[in-house]
Amino acid sequence: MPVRVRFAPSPTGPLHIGGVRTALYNFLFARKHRGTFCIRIEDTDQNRFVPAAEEYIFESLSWLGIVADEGPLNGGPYAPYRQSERKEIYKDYVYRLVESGHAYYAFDTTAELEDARNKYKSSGPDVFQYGAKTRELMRNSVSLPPGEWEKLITGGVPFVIRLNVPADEEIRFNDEIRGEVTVGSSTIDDKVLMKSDGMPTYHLANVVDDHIMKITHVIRGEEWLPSAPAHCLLYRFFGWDETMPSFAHLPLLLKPEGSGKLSKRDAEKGGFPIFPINWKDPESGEISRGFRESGYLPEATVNFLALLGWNPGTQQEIFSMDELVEAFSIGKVNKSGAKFDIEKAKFFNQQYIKTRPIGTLREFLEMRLEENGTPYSPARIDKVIEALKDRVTFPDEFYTQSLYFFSQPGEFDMNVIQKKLTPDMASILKEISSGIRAMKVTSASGDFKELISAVMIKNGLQPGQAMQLIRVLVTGTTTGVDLMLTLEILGPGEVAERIDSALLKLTQ
RNA sequence: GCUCGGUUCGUCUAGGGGUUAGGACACAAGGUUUUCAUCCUUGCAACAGGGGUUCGAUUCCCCUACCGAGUACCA
Repeated sequence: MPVRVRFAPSPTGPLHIGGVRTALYNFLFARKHRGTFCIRIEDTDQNRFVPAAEEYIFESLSWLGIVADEGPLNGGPYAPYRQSERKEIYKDYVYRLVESGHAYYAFDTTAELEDARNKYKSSGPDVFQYGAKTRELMRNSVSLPPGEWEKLITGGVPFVIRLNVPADEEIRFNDEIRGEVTVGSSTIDDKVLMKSDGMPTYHLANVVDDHIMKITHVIRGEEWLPSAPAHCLLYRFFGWDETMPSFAHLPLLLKPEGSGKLSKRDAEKGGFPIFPINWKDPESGEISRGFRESGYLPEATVNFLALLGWNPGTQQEIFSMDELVEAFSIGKVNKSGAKFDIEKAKFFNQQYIKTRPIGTLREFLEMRLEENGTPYSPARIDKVIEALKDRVTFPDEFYTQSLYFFSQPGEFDMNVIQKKLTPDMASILKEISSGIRAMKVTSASGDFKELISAVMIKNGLQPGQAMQLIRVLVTGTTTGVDLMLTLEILGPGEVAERIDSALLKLTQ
């Protein structure tokens, strides 16, 4: 049977990075088994629906290279892929359950349910559960005589449809990650399957759609593990035992410090992103930063996420998407939650910047230079990127660390100037600069080194003594790209001029 | 509370009845680079606790502790 998996997000806000990982694992699994990866939008909650969220999901996934074979964007044999557009389908199925006695009507109001819960809370250690033990006490088509509840329905009283969970039996299912899980049915409540607005709940819609769409493997977050037995029950009641998908419940992403699951607050506190791309809250206008806008490359983000909860069992850590597909196996996914550590993400980013072709990095620098109206020659861009490639973690540093390549320094490290720029040194530096001025335009770093050394030795000094000073005169700072390489990139004319003008400024 | 999961260096993890418990990030030291970064070397550092089973347990079993999730007309 061909493998078919789905990623089923709810458009209730920005897609959390944990959700992105779920999507990624589904995608990898599908590719690995030459199967099909579907995206299904689970928008059955009209109260929490956020219009911009769906577009956000697709933009995020496409940035990362996670593309769906079937979904709302490109359609597919089981369209529509938005649950809100499939409303009638679920109705049809849920009434089959009502007819077979596996589901029933319930008329309890929100207030009545609240009362029931409060009563239980105050009277003992038990928590109210709508189920085999309490069903008879509530207002529903099990407790009420047929004539009575039928009248309620024809009279237009709002109702929900609940799953009729058997009183006492063991439900067993196999989880690809956790092994066999056994749960007593008495601990499962009579879940609402269809809400009073006629929309299905997750449980119904999910099972029905997974069946219709011939999903073979359900790979989803651990938060679904407790309700998986109820889903099993649903498959059985529908008579779909034979084709029930296998389950794989993924471990959660945890806070970097302390305990609990990763939240937006952690991101704000720690100054790191937990959303794939920027998200602007439509109500407050508040912007949550994304990995993309924070300077993480998509391949680094994917690599980082893939290894958060999964490991191929080898020592390899750097994986392209194709390599991930090749190595991925659902059985190697960890059981326990992984703390989110942004330092590792930075490491991957650094690695990928290092190995990226220059042409794919160019735009990062050009964009920033243009933004700031800094004039530049295209030829210099590539040299600067080449020089900085091994030393940056984020693409933005191509700009922040290369300012002196595009404009003369306005300030100088005065510590060095005061300590080292003696009148004697000043005149030696003048000698050096006029030597440099006479050099060929195409001089290489070695030529600069040779010239500087020659002048220094001629004056009875170690060449090393001039290096830091020249660096400060030319770039303003004491750190940066290899000095000789810096001089080569700037070229003799500009170097000489910078030294002269700096000397003029600093020796008055 | 109850149900279901989980627990190897600070973090991500490999391993699995007999190992010097391996790698990576981070951190530290040294080397290279006449600077900075890269790079290289080295160091630091872990089987939650208690009972079993066994010649032998970090590994298998049980209990405890701790952590997480769920316990909605949310997904």
